[in-house]
Amino acid sequence: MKASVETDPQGRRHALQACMEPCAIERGMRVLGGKWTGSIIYHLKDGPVRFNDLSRMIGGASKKMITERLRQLEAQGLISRKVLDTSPVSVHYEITDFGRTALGVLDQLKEWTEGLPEGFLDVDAA
Amino acid sequence: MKASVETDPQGRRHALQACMEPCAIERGMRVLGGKWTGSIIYHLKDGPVRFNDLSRMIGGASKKMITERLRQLEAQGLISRKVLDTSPVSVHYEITDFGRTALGVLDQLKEWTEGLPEGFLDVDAA
DNA sequence: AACTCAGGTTACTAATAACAACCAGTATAT
DNA sequence: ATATACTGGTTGTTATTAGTAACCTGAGTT
Repeated sequence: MKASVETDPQGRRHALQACMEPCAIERGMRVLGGKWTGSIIYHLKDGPVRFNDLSRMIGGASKKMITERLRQLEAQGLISRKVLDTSPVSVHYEITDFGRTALGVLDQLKEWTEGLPEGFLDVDAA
Repeated sequence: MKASVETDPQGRRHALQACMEPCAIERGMRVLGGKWTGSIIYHLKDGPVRFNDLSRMIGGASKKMITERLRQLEAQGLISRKVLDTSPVSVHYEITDFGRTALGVLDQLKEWTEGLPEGFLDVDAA
């Protein structure tokens, strides 16, 4: 992230170290920043949660979104999916050790957000 | 974030403390998680940067995206825009004190991302 | 029979992000 | 004098993503 811009002897401006492949911040956001992604990981931090329970906890997201995010997170190895042999079957999602490494970022984001001024960006309705 | 799900005497499951209005993680992501938003803030941390230079530094984003994000961040008070009386006019963007409060989160995100396994989520091309 | 629960899918629409091309105006290079 | 690069954007159009509500199979309860 040493990106800078310099002017050459002819007066043309060039970027040095431009972030052509999206830089760290951007790549990180693509993992954790998807809508509901952070919330899902965060809700799994205290132990495994079942699909419909997760869906109930994250009131604003539809089952479709939850499914998509869970599949993505599973593919990336941040969470794991386990089908339990109950009747009817239940499926639970658990954060992996790798997934836990992301909790620091999320915790800090949460703290920052909670310190925001009252009514900062009041999303109209949920 | 004490969301939990309980089963009542009749066996029906209810969510307690569901995050109906998007919870902190989600609200925070809506401020910092927009595409390129984090990168822009991060690139301003060492001092004011001019529009086209910013655009050069963040190679993957189009001017349109840069403009949109800058406007949004300005409206939220995270950055400020100043038109300089040069010829031709130049415009520079600077992070505000408020904006600086977000750098902690971004720093940690950057560190986390940099610790990711090689080739984790190789975005095809930029 | 009529519900609820489980864990999702399907079909469709709205919002975002994407690029490439363009614009007015100024300054420098050929 | 003409062509080019610079300034900071805007316009038009097309992918990609997010969004909802309705629906599905199968098991258990009332």
